[in-house]
Amino acid sequence: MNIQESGQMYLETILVLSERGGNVRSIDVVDYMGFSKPSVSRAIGLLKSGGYVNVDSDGYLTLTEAGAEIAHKMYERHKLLTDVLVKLGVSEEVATEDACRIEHHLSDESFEAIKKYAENN
Amino acid sequence: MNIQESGQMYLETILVLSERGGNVRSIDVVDYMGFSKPSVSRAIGLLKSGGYVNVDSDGYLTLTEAGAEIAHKMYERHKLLTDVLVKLGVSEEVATEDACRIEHHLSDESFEAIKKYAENN
DNA sequence: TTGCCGAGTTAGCCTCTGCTAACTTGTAAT
DNA sequence: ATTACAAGTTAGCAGAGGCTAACTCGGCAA
Repeated sequence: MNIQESGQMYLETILVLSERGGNVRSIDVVDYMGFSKPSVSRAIGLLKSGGYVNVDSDGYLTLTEAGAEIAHKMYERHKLLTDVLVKLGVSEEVATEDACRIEHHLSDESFEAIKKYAENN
Repeated sequence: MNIQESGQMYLETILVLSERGGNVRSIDVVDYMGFSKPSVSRAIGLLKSGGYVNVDSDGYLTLTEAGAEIAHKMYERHKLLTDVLVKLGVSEEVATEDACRIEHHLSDESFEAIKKYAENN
């Protein structure tokens, strides 16, 4: 199973919600992302069968090692890109939105270069 | 008709090919983008009916005003983003690839901020 | 004239990822 | 015990945007 952009978003969302504290269920993902329950249900099912998410008997979601790796990578990108854009003068809101879309389309090489830039500014 | 990312890519390609000199046909777009003839044929048809591209009786493609506006916007983004990434230490090839994907996902606000940064560096 | 080749189109398939409608199931309140 | 609601699933649709197979059509060479 190949993780697409949407899969990355779901994983990142699960990470963010779990860092907010408490257990994460599909319905929390629904509320956070604004997608319908069936859309989330299917996406979680795919991520589960791909080995990126575990769903326990109470419906609580946890990231597997593979899932967490992707989620953290995306989350790091999200935060850093938002930061950089804000430092360049972009509003918080727009910076977050743009970071959210761009984070999936950046090569490691470019991201590392941007990160290095951010560290020196 | 709403222009999607793929539509922006086609328009930008037509612009690039026409700047290379000579007339542009669908087959040139096929060769440049690497998609199949039917895929390009349909895409051009959609852009035509959306008023972004004109196709003359010989099959030569030209951008309408609306099409040219989008194409130039994307092309400007492409060049500037590539430039910025290269200046940050990314290889030409990767910078071009990343710019190509990111250019469609950036708000005007963020792009202008990046542009301003580029002008002072 | 015949035959081929290049350009383009048509028909139809596939995947991804959203959606609604409607169902199941478990828990909590009356 | 019944009712009601919240969470999740199933079935099936839509649209974007790739693809192949197979067709049309015009021009050029033998």
